[in-house]
Amino acid sequence: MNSKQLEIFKALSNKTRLEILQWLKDPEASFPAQVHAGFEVGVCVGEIQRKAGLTQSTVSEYLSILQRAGLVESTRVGQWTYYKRNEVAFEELSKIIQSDI
Amino acid sequence: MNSKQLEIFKALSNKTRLEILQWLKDPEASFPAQVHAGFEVGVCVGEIQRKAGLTQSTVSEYLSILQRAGLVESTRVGQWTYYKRNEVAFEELSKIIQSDI
DNA sequence: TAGGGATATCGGAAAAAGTCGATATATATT
DNA sequence: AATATATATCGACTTTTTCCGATATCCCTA
Repeated sequence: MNSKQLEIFKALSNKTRLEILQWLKDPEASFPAQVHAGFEVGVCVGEIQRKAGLTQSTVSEYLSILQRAGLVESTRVGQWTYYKRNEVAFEELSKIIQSDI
Repeated sequence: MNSKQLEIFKALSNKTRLEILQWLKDPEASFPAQVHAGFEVGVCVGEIQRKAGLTQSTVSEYLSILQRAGLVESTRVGQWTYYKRNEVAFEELSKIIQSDI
């Protein structure tokens, strides 16, 4: 049994994490403009945290769950960590559901 | 809003439930021949339970979780309940991942 | 209509996930 | 070097999920 798939579905089994993924689909529409970097690199943890309305530690943890599942990737720029979607992972997941699951 | 999606991902967040879905993809290959009905109607709870190696109550519960998520459907025939995959749900899920998530 | 087999439901113990506040670490600025 | 800011990690507590045994329900046949 494929434990990677299981990890992906667990990562998707949370309302806030699903919301974060949707926000990251269109950062311009979902977040205020970023001063220190464009949205190409992603959105910084602080902005995601403000929008989610949960504590910093919880959102940081959620982002690393999404990252371990391969659904997002992060880039450190200075003191900020920017997270963005890994679209390839979603395409693969879509195919997995059509063939594997 | 996306609570149906959440329910689906929760249903998929369990090793045994994922296995059951895969067994149901090819019942002929996964289960012994059924005496009281062909595999078109699905596979009865008892066979799934034996293969899963968990208790009857747990497997019954798992099947109803999958059913509430819309991933399987059941047919009662006499004293048996047969479960089969709802392939439409998987096609829809695949599309949801391409567009919604 | 009684008994037996298949499935569903209930109640609970243990494990996992959710969530927080406190603290550690990394980086930037002065 | 000291301080400030952003993020990550830790420890604890609460909620949810997992999985079981016991029991109820449904349906068949004698």
